[in-house]
Amino acid sequence: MDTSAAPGSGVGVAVDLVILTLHEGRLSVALVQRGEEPFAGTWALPGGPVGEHEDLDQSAYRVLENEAMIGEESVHVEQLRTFGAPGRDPRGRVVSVAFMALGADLPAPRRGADVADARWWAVEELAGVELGFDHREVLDCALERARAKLEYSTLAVTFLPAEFTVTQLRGVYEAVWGSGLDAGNFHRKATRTPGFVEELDRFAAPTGGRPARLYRAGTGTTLQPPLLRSGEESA
Amino acid sequence: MDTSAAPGSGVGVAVDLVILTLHEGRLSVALVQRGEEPFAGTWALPGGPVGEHEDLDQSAYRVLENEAMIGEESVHVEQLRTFGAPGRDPRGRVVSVAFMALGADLPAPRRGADVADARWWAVEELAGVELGFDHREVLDCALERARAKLEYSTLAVTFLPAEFTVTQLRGVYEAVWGSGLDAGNFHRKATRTPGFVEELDRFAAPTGGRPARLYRAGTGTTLQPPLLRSGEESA
DNA sequence: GCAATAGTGTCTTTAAGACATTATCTT
DNA sequence: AAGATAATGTCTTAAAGACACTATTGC
Repeated sequence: MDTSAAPGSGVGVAVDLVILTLHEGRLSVALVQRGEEPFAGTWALPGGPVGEHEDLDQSAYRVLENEAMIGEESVHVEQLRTFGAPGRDPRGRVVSVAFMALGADLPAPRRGADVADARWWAVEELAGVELGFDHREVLDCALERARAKLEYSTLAVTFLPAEFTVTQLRGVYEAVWGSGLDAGNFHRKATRTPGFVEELDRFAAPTGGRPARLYRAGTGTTLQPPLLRSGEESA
Repeated sequence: MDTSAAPGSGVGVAVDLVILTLHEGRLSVALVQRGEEPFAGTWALPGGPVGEHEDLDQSAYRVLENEAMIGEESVHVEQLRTFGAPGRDPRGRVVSVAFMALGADLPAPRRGADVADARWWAVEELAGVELGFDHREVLDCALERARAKLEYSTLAVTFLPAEFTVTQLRGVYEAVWGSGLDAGNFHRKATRTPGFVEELDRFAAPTGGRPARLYRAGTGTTLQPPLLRSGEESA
């Protein structure tokens, strides 16, 4: 019922962003190295407090621009989940709304205030690394969401520039899922699913083989039927 | 990065619950009629502030027990999304974490403090009704989630008692989706999808026809391949 | 020519949708 | 027997997976 939610109870509200892109062909996440306690020296997700008169989405976009880098361009932003375990921030009670942002080969994250470093981490090489706060869980939540959404949505195109080839699109799936897909079957699925991609009359510069036709994102948002992951092993 | 999230900024954190059940065969949501301003007299979702030392899930379960009714029994609770538009609560800044709860024919919601009334509303008959706060949007979000999840998960069984018939299970789908499904094809799908239901050796009391075999929930959580909604019109 | 990459075609298998049919109960 | 409800079977069609094949480039 939303009854007077304990105003002044000292609960802080923040956003944390899992910014994913394809960097050098690999699924990568933007992390910042903390310059101050707690977790000084460890890597964590970019984030920050929600402003007094900001909606949550606005906070996410602001962090995306300031704390990290980019304008809204063609970045897809969606809310993931909210994390609020009492002990998740040693400084006090902070409830954090996690967002996922997907974009085509984004610029390198920049170092903001009280940040020692900031860079792309390939998700693979992050396997053993410990992250600050509960950000490992947040990251896993985002990866699961992204992997699932590629199945039934056209979201993969947000990882690519405005014009792309089918092979590039397949590369997105392979990078995010970490598995190989049959080139022929994928081509059929991508080009024959209404609303997924739109054929252009131009071709990419050939790279030692037959030049690939260029496509742009279609108007559809869902893949019906979905494109299921069950392919072969990673090449 | 979760930097000191403006402590003492006066942001309140609350939970709101969309509690769904099958009541008299119809998909229904528990609403409370507000007894005080703002929105006195209008219907809204049950909810309340997050306690100082509570995790968000705990708050949701507490509201489920106190403000509404039930023990945890076999209720499925999952986080939906967080709503934090600056003006959503006229009393001040309140960020609300919305949850969805699904359960088998739950008891009637009880009236808590500062609540004029509390009861089940069939989702259908709620079409024109205005709800308090942004709870219409929250409800729609939950319905969309529930409808989508029935496609690819075994969640439908949480609307049923421990033992049920295939016809009852089909009834869940028809009530949630608002459309009719072919009885024969549904039976095949339900019984032949591994992990969905487990056959028992007992039968339901016949109701003027061949007695229906009883099943219980299987151990699986996902339906592979999914059960897509595209059936006929509502009977 | 050969290697490399892009794209198409074919065959098999899985599973959905549209039914018809059989089974088992109540009255 | 008639009617009701449950369950199975059959046929057609859609679409995935495996993989062979053709097309178009650079060298």
